[in-house]
Amino acid sequence: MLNHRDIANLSHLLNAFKSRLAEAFARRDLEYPPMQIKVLRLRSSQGVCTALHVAQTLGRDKAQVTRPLQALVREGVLLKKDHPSDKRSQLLSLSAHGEQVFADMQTAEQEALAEMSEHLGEECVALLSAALNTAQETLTHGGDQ
Amino acid sequence: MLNHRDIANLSHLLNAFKSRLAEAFARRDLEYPPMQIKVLRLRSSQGVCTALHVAQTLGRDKAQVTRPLQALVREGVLLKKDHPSDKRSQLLSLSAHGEQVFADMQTAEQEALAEMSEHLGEECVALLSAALNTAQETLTHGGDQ
DNA sequence: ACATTTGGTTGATAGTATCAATCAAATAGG
DNA sequence: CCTATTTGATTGATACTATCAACCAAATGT
Repeated sequence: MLNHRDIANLSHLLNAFKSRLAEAFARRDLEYPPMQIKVLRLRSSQGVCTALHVAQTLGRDKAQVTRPLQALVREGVLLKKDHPSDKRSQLLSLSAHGEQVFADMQTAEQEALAEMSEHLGEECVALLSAALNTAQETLTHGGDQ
Repeated sequence: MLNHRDIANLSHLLNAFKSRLAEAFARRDLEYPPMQIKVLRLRSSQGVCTALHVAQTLGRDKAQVTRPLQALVREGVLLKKDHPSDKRSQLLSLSAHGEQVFADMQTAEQEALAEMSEHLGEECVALLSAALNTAQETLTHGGDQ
């Protein structure tokens, strides 16, 4: 059975990655709060996409998405265009500046991943990766019975 | 090398546990914010212990510990006693109520761990547990080079 | 046409993180 | 000793996050 220690290790590992990521971001002067980053990355990995779409994919409240989204628009990273067939809705797209920011973000992420991997060592990474994949599949496919 | 997917799996797994834990807490009417829980659990796992001690062990700002600590005292879960040899400092201890709360917390935690383990299956848990242990050891022993 | 649903925003409240400032007790050095 | 610095702890300010409810206008359904 899982024990408290496993969970502690899990969260420690995640924190280690997060702080490396934060450093990589700082090195590139990417000073966006975490939620803005998530929103931006999600938006970028999709084709067309609306606020609701972001909220659903992230599994969060709409209110929780609206605000970071507004900030990104204010900062000129994202643009809102009228939805062609629904006047309530807007399509989100990256501005030129946004494309640049996103590219930097990805580089930073790769950097952080590389650092972590190097630090952990190939073998350990392979173990982890496999275990996490199995777990993930069990969680999603297995459903909640 | 680690990839984004691994990290996503990692955080998904942690979230799955956290939400089960939250449910287990709710079932027992343990309505304490996360930080109070961490502080309380840490305090309980130690012998004598002061606010500073909690902060250092959790690796957080003192300010970040003082407030949840005050809340726990206000709620009658923790007691502050004068430190015998340093009048600036106070020792933290559990009230009778606190002992009960802590016991419930532990039961809830065991419940959540059991649920997760059942859901994941023995094999998967074993894989994960091993991989996480290796990773943890590498992270701590290996140092930061 | 009207009631309901849906995309999205807004407000309120609470928890969390971080940094700087404060304060009194403790200790260190002259 | 008596001041200067350090240390345990609190406070204030600010910003991000989470959550819930209310709200608005466009869209849909009957």
